[in-house]
Amino acid sequence: MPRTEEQNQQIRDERREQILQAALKVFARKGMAAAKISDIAAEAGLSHGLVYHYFKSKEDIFVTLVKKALQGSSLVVQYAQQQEGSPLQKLRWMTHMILQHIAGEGAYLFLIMMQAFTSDAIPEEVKQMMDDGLAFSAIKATLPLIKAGQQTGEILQDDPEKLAVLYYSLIQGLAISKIQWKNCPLPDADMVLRLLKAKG
Amino acid sequence: MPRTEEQNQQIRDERREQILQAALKVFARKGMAAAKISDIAAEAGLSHGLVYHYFKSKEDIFVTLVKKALQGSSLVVQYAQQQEGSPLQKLRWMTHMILQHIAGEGAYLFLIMMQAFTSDAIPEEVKQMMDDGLAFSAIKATLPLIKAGQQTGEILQDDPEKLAVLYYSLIQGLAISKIQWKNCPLPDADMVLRLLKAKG
DNA sequence: GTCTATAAATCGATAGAC
DNA sequence: GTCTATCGATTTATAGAC
Repeated sequence: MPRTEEQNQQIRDERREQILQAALKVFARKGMAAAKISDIAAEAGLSHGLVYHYFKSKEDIFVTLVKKALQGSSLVVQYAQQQEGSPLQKLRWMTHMILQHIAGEGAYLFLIMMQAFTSDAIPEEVKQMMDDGLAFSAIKATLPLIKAGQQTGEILQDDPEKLAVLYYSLIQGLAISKIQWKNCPLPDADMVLRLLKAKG
Repeated sequence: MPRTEEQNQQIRDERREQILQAALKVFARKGMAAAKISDIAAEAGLSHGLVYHYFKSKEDIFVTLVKKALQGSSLVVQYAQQQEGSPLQKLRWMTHMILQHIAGEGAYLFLIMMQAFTSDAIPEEVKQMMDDGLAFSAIKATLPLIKAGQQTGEILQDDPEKLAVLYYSLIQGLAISKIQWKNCPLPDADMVLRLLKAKG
């Protein structure tokens, strides 16, 4: 007997997610350009033809993943700002969330974003998305927190932009380290925030 | 009248360096896989045929660059250990050197090394080189310094491996940030070392 | 919905003219 | 020493069978 439309829909959703999950790993490990559609298909355990049934192109898959990463990224910053407490406490909360993310599968998403940002091999549409939605939005959203923390004296008196770069560089570097080394020991939030905290 | 052998040799050296310089930029911006030999040729201002006259393959160029990066990297660590002063002073000297490097064209070399480490798209031969020669050697060379610093009380009492990861993550992240943003403000050595220093 | 076979395009690498 | 023309292999993307 034939499948109902609902069952079909469920299968489609599953496959789509399955492909995205596989693509995330492959992209992170090989880079957008080196990743072959057949690699993704193999990782997902299905034929390469089927991948094209669910996504228009390799680029389409990549863009979908970047959007996903952007959403998560901007959400964390948003929540952090709504958190209770001093600027430093908000930063600590955010840092904790990010580190937790990196410890899991989230490190892959960081690498994807980095690739999208660093590499000329990435289409212009995606780069545009980055400028609007993400890392800049994230780093810019952190700036107010840093400045506020400086006013309360919790955070080091120094060029806020320099501090923000320092902070995000460390986060980015940790995500990369996590991927480079199998069981790389990750620090806790306070460890990271030593970079920003005023002596006290 | 014909060129002398010396003149020819000089031309060859120039071209080789010219190609390497161009390849460094292209690889760093596009990644090893996405970088086309024609991109490198264009950046160097000569035909793609000529590139193959000077290098056996694209991989050959990449390997040459990685070796160059490795040499520089291991030299810095070596010099740092020979430096006078306390462990922390040695670390400060090394950090200063690395930051200076990143501020210049050295950031590209960092990206190349990172690619060679992170990406499965890179041939096994190169990966082997990494394990022997480099980042591990660098991070392992830093461990003794950190441990010594802990004994003198200059450095935070915590898992030395965790501290080493923290340190190199930040360095790596800064190199990336430097490439991502045109005029990204870089910190000084003491800023970076706040991560490791004991409260004082 | 899923697979295999195939078309079309791209790019690394070589050969040969100048 | 340098360039242009070309081969061969790989890969994206599609068409059609089941």
